[in-house]
Amino acid sequence: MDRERVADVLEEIALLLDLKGESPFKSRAYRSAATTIRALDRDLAELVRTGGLTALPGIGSALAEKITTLVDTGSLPYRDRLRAEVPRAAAIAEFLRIPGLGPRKAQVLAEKLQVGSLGELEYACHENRLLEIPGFGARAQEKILKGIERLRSYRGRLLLGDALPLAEELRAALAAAPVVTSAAIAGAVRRGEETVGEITLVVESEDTQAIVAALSRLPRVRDASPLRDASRITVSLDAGVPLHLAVVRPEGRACALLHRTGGAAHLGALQERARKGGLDLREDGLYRGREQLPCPDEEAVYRALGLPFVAPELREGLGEIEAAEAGTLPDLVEERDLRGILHVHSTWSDGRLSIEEIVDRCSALGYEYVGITDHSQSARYARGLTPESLRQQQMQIGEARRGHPEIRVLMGSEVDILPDGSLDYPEEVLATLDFVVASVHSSFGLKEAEQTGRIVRALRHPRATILGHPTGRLLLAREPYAVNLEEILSTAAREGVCVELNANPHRLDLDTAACRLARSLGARVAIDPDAHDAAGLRDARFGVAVARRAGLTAAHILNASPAGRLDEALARRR
DNA sequence: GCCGTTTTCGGCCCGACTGTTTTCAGTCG
Repeated sequence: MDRERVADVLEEIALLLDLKGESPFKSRAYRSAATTIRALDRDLAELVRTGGLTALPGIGSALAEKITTLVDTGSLPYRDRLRAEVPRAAAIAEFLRIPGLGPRKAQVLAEKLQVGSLGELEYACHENRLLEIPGFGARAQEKILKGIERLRSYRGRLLLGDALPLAEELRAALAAAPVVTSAAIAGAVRRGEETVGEITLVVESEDTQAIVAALSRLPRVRDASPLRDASRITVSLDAGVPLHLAVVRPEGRACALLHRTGGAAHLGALQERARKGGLDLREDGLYRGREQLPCPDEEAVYRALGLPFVAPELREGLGEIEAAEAGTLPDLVEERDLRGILHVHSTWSDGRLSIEEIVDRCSALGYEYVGITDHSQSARYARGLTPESLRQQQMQIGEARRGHPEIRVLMGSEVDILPDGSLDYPEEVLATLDFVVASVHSSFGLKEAEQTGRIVRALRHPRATILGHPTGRLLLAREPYAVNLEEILSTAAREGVCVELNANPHRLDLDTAACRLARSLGARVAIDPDAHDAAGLRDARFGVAVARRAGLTAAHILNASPAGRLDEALARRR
């Protein structure tokens, strides 16, 4: 069993223990172990073999034994026993995704209403049956109904952060099959959409049957039997989205990739353009009459249509063809343009890497600088730093600086924007920092005018450098708080504060449209991983995808500035 | 269930908000 699956089981056990009413510290131990396993950047099976599990923080002999059983056998009797002891556990786990429902309330609902699925719970709400349950009222019922509706709209979608690695894994597995000449990622994943409902690959091969056979051997493929015709295969994946395969001959590869990448509006416009030029752009090739024009790659297709290559992230029918025609396509930012990262959490607050580990890894990743930003004092849940612990941390950062002359280590902080719009440290503390990421972590429920006013006030603070995750949304989980984004972005531009494109795949906040707005209003963007572990340090790529979709160039990005120019970029009006 | 200059037991992350209450449990970040 692989790392992710093991972590899922540990989390399931944590929930089952909560539902059984066992010590919350016990379930916390399982949750913490799940997080550790998920964030592992070594091979789990190898770690099990060498007996290194207990060296990991929070994993003792009992957890090591269970993890070993899971890796070796793929199952765990302890988990199965717990499942049998907790009725309706699967339904309760589903209910937990409804905002406002935790394990306690979810369990009460499942038991009192005798419901075993979201659909049944929804029906019970419509019958006003929640009103009879102590602790629930009309508002709770309404909120749950809204939550279920929202969950339904999330169903069958994956975060780009899950879909892209999955697509890469599937692509590599197919490319390694002897009957396959090449395999490429297409579809919404290639366009860098924030969430996707399918994974699409274009595979060059002469043998569709052999591909179906190869697919059926892949662990993530659930059902490889459906076969539509010789050139199209759709199978279901364990991740809950379909995998579409286009099987093509070499001469049809470029046009198939173009078609399967989309988007629909872009493709429609290209076909219209082809038609006007006496051509026919089809999925199997570009034709003049019955003659197929040679197009070895997508560049050649665009060239035949009189256009320069259009990056997949821009193919949304939002003016990119006109820009291509006029020669004004932007020189889109690339991951390698990022010279450093400025939003990283360490073990001083809720991160899992020490300062030394962060600096080591960022140096190995080739970054010129890294900004450490642990939480400020009001963020108690995240063990936010008091002024005194911040001072101690800065001494440790000083040591890391001396040990790593090759990378610049900045002392920052992710400072809470308090409900009144003030920052969570006094001026004399803020003055010791190289930069400040100011973020909202509380009072999400303010009315739009108040929330906007609160953030605007924080932006006017002369110590604010970057506005963290400006809308607070969590993709497929939590809607953004109510804010007037245009007012915030124009204030940021005016005040010289950068706005964050938080690259954590659960956030991607700002989103594509908001990044376009930021660009048009003149606000600079910081692509921040908001990393809490080793894997998180590599999340900037997802932010880069969003930035590219918004047409941003390196010049728009704060952390594309070289180290030597960073002070100037961070300085603002001080 | 983990951990230890608190070391084999007794701690372990906590304050604000919400909706339901009439004194607070549950949820959230």
